[in-house]
Amino acid sequence: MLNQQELVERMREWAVRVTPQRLAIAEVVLNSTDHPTVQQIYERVKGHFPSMTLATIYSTLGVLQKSGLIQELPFQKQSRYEPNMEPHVNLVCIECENVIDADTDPAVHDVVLGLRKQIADNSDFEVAWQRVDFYGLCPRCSEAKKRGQLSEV
Amino acid sequence: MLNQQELVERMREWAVRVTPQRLAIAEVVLNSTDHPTVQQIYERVKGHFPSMTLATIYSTLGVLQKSGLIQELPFQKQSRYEPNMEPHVNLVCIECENVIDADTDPAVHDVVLGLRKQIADNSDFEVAWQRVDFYGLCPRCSEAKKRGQLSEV
DNA sequence: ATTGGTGCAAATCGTTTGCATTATG
DNA sequence: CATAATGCAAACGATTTGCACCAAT
Repeated sequence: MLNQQELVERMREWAVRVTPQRLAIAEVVLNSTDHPTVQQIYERVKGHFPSMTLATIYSTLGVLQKSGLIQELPFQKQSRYEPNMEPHVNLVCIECENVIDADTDPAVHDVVLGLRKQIADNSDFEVAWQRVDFYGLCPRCSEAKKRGQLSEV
Repeated sequence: MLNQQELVERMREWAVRVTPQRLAIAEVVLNSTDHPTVQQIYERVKGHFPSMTLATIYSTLGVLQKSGLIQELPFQKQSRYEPNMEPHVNLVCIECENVIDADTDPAVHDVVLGLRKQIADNSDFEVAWQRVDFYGLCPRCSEAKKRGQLSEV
């Protein structure tokens, strides 16, 4: 999505220092589509930085969030991180807990933007960003559940 | 919203036992509009049940959620509880952390329902419920911030 | 040379769990 | 009466914090 050059430029705007660790973490999150958890980010980065700890990852994610590059998505058990700041819909499977962006029909983007405008016009609330999650069963888990029912108990 | 009689009926459908504690907790959450935290629920209930503990509240909230009467809304620091299961938009102030339902223009309900239909028609994902949060500054905090700027550093 | 970042360990705190006692159906 | 719920205390685990050492500017 964002090449390393652009990334460095974006980082210089806000983070006082650009470190290789931060670059690696930013690259992993910004190029992900599965809304990784801190653990997952850790696993994807530790190949390059075996000494890196979770504290550094948490710290960097905080910086990325403040800079507006990513969004923390708190869930029941732990947070996930969203690199797609465009208005969109997340599909959250309540069975396997995977989170994906809803198939990006451009209309969805516009509908969410429209909702946002509607709020802006009808209240004094200043919207900065939004989170739209649809919870349910992904096709895979839905299937599994149906099959499971037949043999249950 | 729901009187005690109806509440008992709803509870009989799912919870094996209807206890006074559960009734009190359910009543507090279902009649709230401020998306209370567990602590807030605790404070609102302990007048009637001084011996009640957080464990009981967590347990009851779990039952209410499984029954489809409420929805847990995880946030960064702690969860809040949403008694409004109708499609709607929450306005979350990033300053004071208050959460309110967006002014209930009926159009908003329909737009969210429309989004939901759009997802249903274009994927095999089975949506069960949704969460739509808009983050930003409430009028009060927005004002405070503007005033604050003038005297800042 | 300064200042902020990383890595490590300890602390925090919301939430969960185990179990004895109590109350519902 | 049988069984599930409550209350209490301990356990858990994600996230945060403090600090010494190291690196970016």
